[in-house]
Amino acid sequence: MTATPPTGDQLVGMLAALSNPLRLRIVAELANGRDYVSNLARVIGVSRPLLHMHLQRLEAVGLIVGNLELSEDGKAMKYYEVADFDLRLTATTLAEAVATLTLKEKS
Amino acid sequence: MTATPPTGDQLVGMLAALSNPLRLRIVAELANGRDYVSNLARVIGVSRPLLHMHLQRLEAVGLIVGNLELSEDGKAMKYYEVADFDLRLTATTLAEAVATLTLKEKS
DNA sequence: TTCACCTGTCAGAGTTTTCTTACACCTCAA
DNA sequence: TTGAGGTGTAAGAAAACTCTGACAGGTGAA
Repeated sequence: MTATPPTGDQLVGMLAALSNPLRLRIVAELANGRDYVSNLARVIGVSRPLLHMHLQRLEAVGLIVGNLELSEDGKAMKYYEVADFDLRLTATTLAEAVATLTLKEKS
Repeated sequence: MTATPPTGDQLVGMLAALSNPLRLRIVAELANGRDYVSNLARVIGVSRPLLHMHLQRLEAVGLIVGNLELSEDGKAMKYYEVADFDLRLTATTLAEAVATLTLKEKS
């Protein structure tokens, strides 16, 4: 059970963020423990700019959390870790979320 | 708990299918009971071809099930209903799914 | 100074999604 | 025969997403 169920819009965002193999891999990798961008890019085997983009997307919807720290040797390291989320997807669950949907009215 | 947890690929497909406001609305609507395409299009307020595309997408990943029937007055009616799914999304859950990921090796 | 790390961003190409419009087919009833 | 109501599909535009490559800035150590 999610502490506080996400709104329809939030849910759509989270699902969109998770509906990509690479991003799913990122979350899975971070589930083993926090890591910083460059290393994560090496581990997963992706270019750093690409990883950067996906991390932003995941963070934007609150699935992961980033933290810029300074290592002992003075380098800026951005560490990411998974937020603890727990989503339950059921026809009923989704119907409740849809009730709070704002998206889709074309601007 | 999902009866049998979907593979990574299946999960990605389902999440992609659910990460769209309109498709989420379709599932929510079908949660109230089965309905046929043309009527569903009217209820939701979308063109029939568009709805048709989204229904296909949802059915392709097994979230809904379609059934072509003949009404008493001889018309072919395609009824859709929600499949009963129950997905749990957690960092751990996702990590397990990722272990079975096939996608992403570019053809 | 140069090298090896770390961070970030931007421009552009290529692909996929989304949506509209138009078409084709079927049956029954007027 | 025409109209209403059901089915499906194809073509093309518009928008979003994915990814590469190049660039800029920071620190510490050789």
